[in-house]
Amino acid sequence: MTSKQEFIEKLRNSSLRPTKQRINICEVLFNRDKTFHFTINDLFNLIKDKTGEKVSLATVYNTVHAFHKKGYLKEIPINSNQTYFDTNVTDHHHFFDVKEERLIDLKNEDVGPIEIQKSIPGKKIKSVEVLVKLED
Amino acid sequence: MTSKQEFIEKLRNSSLRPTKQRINICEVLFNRDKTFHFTINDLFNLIKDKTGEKVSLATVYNTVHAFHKKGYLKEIPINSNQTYFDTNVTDHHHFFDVKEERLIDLKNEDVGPIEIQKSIPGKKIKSVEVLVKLED
DNA sequence: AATCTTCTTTAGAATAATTATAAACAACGA
DNA sequence: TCGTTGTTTATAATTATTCTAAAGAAGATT
Ligand SMILES: [Mn+2]
Ligand SMILES: [Mn+2]
Ligand SMILES: [Zn+2]
Ligand SMILES: [Zn+2]
Repeated sequence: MTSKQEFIEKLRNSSLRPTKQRINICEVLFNRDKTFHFTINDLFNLIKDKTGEKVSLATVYNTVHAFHKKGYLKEIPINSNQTYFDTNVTDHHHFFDVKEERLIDLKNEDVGPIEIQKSIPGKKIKSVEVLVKLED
Repeated sequence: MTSKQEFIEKLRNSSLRPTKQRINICEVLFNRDKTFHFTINDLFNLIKDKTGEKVSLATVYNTVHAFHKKGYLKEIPINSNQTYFDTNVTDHHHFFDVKEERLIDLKNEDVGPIEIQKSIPGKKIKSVEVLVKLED
């Protein structure tokens, strides 16, 4: 149970003003036991459900991108009509259940280390992500 | 240099009528030395450039999806506003140069075998893709 | 070859996710 | 409290993709 005060401090330390909307979004995103995966629309609905207060869709987009830029959210590469985000910002991989449109974390030990033996001059590796698509 | 006649046969064998448009698209996609990566819009422009004939955008979408369904094209999972396709339909992985928005093939030996040690009841693995994002 | 059926192409409309706009509002610092 | 700056919001704009339905082309049947 993270307290509202902690979110306020964390927002301030990130040069983000602690508005009611952002605090509510923090509650939904970070005040939970396990990390989770979501789309903007998932989050938009969760905010209403969990806090009783409505936040505009534009603000949800703005805030998610602000948090993403600060490194508090991770974007997951899938081919989907919607972008998926993850509150687990550590390096890790995913199952994607195509039918249920659901992401599932893979622990690094479930995949093993991935050594990329090729390099491109002038470029460096930013991330290495494994996506395992699941079907029935 | 694949001949037009080969495309016609391949289309017929796939229960796809060999129309002028589809043959042109085949020329652009498959009559080349190396496999390549493209978006619908890339392809749309390439058709005009390479064949001199215009194919409607709707047909490009239709044909790409038809070829994808037949297994002649692969869809690459990236977070991008556009969907990327690949004429290399073998199992392989990618670099993605975020700045230049460019996909580069990784040979399987550049990545090594990936063993997924976790399974989800009732689901089986459809694909395993590694995406390595590059930055400057 | 003429006819019929089915598939394909096409322009344009519709959809849907995301981003931009700009006015009202709220947080902050002085 | 006041002025400044950052934020929220409704709404419009943008953009990739899909849908629609009419016209056209391919293949099959005579
Ligand atoms: Mn995850
Ligand atoms: Mn490739
Ligand atoms: Zn983002
Ligand atoms: Zn497809």
